Amino acid sequence: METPGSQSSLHRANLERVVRAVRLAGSLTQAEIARTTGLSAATVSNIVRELKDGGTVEVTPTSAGGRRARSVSLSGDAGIVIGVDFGHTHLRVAVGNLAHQVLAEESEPLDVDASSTQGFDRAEELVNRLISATGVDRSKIAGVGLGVPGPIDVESGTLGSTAILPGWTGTRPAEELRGRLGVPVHVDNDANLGALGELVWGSGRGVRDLAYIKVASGVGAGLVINGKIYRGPGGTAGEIGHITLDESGPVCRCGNRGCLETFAAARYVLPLLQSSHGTDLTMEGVVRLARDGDPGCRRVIADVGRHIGSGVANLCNLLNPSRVVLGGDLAEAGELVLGPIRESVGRYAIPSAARQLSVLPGALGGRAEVLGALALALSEMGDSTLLDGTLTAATPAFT
Amino acid sequence: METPGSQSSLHRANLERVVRAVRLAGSLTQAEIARTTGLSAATVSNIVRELKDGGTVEVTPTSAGGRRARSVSLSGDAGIVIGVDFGHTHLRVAVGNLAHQVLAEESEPLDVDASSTQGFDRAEELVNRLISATGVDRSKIAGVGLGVPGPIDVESGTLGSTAILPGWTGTRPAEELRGRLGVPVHVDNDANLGALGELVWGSGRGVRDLAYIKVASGVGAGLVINGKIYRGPGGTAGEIGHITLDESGPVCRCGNRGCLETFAAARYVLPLLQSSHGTDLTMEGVVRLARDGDPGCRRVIADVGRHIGSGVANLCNLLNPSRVVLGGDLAEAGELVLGPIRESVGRYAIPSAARQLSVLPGALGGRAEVLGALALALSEMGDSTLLDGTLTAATPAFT
DNA sequence: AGCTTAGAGTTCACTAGTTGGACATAGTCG
DNA sequence: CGACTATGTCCAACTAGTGAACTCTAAGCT
Repeated sequence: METPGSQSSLHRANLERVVRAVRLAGSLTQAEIARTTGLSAATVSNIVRELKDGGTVEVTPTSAGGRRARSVSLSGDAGIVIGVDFGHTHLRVAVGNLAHQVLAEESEPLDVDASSTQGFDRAEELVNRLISATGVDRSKIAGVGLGVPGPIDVESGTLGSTAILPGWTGTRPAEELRGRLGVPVHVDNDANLGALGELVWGSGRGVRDLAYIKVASGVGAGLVINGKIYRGPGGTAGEIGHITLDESGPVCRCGNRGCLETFAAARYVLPLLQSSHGTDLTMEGVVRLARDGDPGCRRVIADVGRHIGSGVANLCNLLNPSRVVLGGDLAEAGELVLGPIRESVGRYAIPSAARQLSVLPGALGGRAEVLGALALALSEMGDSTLLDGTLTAATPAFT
Repeated sequence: METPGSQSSLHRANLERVVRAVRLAGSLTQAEIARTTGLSAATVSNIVRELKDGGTVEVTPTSAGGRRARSVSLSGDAGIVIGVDFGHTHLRVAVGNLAHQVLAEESEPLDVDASSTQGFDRAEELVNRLISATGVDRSKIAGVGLGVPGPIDVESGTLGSTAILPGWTGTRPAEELRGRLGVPVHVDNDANLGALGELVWGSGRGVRDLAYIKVASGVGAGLVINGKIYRGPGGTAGEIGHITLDESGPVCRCGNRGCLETFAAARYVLPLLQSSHGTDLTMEGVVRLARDGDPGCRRVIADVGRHIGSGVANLCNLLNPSRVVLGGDLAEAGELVLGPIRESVGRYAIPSAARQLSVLPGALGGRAEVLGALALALSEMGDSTLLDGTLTAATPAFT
């Protein structure tokens, strides 16, 4: 059973192969499964029977040219996964099934000053609400992915000290949620999950190497290398916000000077506009004004873009990803920010690396992180098909 | 046979499992193989017989507590691999066997202005000489790894335009060598191979994420991520030499200003010392003088270190590798350059990323690239054990 | 309508391959 | 010298995949 190298392990691998093929195609007849997996028709016949008996798969008759074929598809209620994303101002939950379909999704505001207990209470509540809304049995939950807006040690599950949500430092969100929901919970930080979300279902589809750059109150990046989230041995990879652009630039909250963040993050950029545009401006507001033509806001956004571009150029020289996806509030600015980024990359990156780079806005907007959390849950439960990801049917959001 | 998911594929996997176990341990009895692989004793018995008949493995009696055990080890002449490294001033060849032992190694000077044909002639000659010196049959060559000092498109095998060896641009070295030796040849650039060499047999042992930085006439890096060389989709990853340190710095050969290379590479640094130390100074000479106490040279090396450190800090923030290995001539300077690098990293990298980084000099010196080429040949022939690398016995170099 | 055809799925006997258990082997220890 | 013990081998049982023969069923043709 447990021994690798035995027939039963081979059998298991073949089961997975079939499930994978079915999931990728949505639905397949047995003959098609045999062709795509390379297994013989007889084997497929056995495996499909086994999967059907186990409830993982549904079989419906189809008409074809010859004998009535049986269309095999993943049964919708074989299991569900849940994605939970804590932002600094919101809480977002999505429920999906094993066929990579989003069944329900909802978000609600979250008070920055809320205690972690309150936060988890709200999350638990929302999860329960969505589950009952979809009418799926609770026992079908296969796993939960959880995103938190701060550095988290994935091994120990402990939230780092610079968390954006004050008072959450040192908590262990995954354990907390597992305690409440009674199912395995996997955490990661929001930038990594955003990267995963865009990779599987957004602007990163079809690519194996991607950097997701999220500009909000800070600047962070999630890296996908060879189709997998890359966290680095210490879990701190992707800190693009703190690469040095100007050794004698402004002092950053990290203690250094001239970090990218000091030229691009909301907390440093918004003050530039306060004297002319008032003090309670948000990044969202700046983007809106810029789109409406406000020259000051346009200038600020262009400058931010240029600086991000310098950072991306460094990233590009070092890693040579094929795609950079811009997320966060700033992505809404579209070409106003992407243009300067591309220009800067073109100037500072070596040509051969820049040539194959495409810089795109995220396709999922604020949903990237929850969907990434879903993807995390799927991948942690052994779903190896995510890379070829197809989010077959995004369902009407509830709220 | 070819179908994945069949019993024969399982058998093949089990064969590999056994070979792997034996290689890692050097030699094992069948009972030990059974324990480490998790296969049953009966299976191991069959597999060992098969391997012995095939000549991959040798069996010698050992005394033990009970029945006389049979010690299984890879037969030395099961196959050999060859590493070839073209430097800008030298040609280096190594011959190794499948048990990860270096059987012979030799290097000779290579004229920078030599035509590519001359170069390949010399390489062929040297390979033949080493093979006959080791007395192994030519038919046992399982593969060749080839290193070239310039950007090479690993897919097409074509050498890029900025090659350091003039006149080699556009040649396809792997094909050239395959034509002469009649065996599969795999190319990569020297930085990547250096990284691989140090990873498997040098300062990178036991680590999964490493950056090998080679400072010579230019500055390049080879990246190992998750135990594999990372080339990036375009094959240009690791261009640390051209990340921007100072937007208004000196003009670099790449067309930008203030690239790391302009502060660290021999071609830019040596001129600084020409007025005081004469015009035919080499990097090697500078290092020697610095070690002897020459203050000017010390200062220059320290400055170079500081700048490299800035680059490494960026690398560290983005990738968070657990180890950075310094190679090339400059590495000989030891603490004179490593100290400033570490200091700079400490200053410019975010603390959590810098904390787990160790910056080490390469352990293999100029051999890193050839040994990396050996490792490349081994890995390309399906040797998946390299990560746990053990260079069991380095043999007396010939020359 | 009846016949043919062709693709789909199933059954079955066969084969490859692993495994547990029985067994032979050969050394040490008392 | 006998008991003990760990090793390797053999064999029968078992697991799982496969080709070939077979059954089904819809569509196309006469």
